[in-house]
Amino acid sequence: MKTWNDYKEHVKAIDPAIAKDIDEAEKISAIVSAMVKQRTAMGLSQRDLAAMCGIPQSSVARIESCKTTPNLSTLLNIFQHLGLQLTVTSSTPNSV
Amino acid sequence: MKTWNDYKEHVKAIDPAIAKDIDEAEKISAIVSAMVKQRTAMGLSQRDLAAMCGIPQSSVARIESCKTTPNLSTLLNIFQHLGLQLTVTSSTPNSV
DNA sequence: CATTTTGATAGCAGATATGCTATCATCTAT
DNA sequence: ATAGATGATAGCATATCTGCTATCAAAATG
Repeated sequence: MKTWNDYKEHVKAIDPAIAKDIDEAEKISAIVSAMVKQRTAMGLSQRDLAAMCGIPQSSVARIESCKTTPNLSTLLNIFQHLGLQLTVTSSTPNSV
Repeated sequence: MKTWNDYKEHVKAIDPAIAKDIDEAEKISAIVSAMVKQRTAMGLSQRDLAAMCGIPQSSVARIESCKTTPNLSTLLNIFQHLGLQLTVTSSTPNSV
């Protein structure tokens, strides 16, 4: 049986343009996943977190379910209240 | 003579709501600064980078000069071509 | 079973970012 | 001096996110 990864690699091999989209979607997904994980770990509902951030629950839900890709400002607001941090890392080692 | 930091701390002490805005602006500024630093380190002009990312130079300029706060998607696109990575870190140590 | 909580979703209006094109001042190099 | 490169900025149309409000199904709780 083929896994999702098999399918994914297949598609990426066929169309590099789509590969780029998939890569980006995966990065966003990873960030959002960390966000959801932290929220639940803190025992917060979407409504709880939303109230803390001063935004509606629908906004949190849309981001968590990947219906929209958040603005950096919105993401930082949420991260702030989750005790999460966004860090810039260099992929290329030793860039001095 | 008062430094900018003195002024900043002063304002933040007076109005916590503004303090939040300042904190966010500083985070965005830090991310953007890292981005500009990497671009120049790679010897790329805004036009070069923009072409690589498939976006207009004006978009790069607007983000670098903080005229707009980028969408996470736009930021990841640029980071991708700069060899930069966005990492989620926990501010609270040992969250297991 | 009844109630509450939770996450997803809808519609709408307003705000903001984006793409595209073009211009401008400044700097650099020939 | 002249031409080219660079970053900032403008206007416009479009796309997208966001806030607000409300509803719904499913799950949890009593």
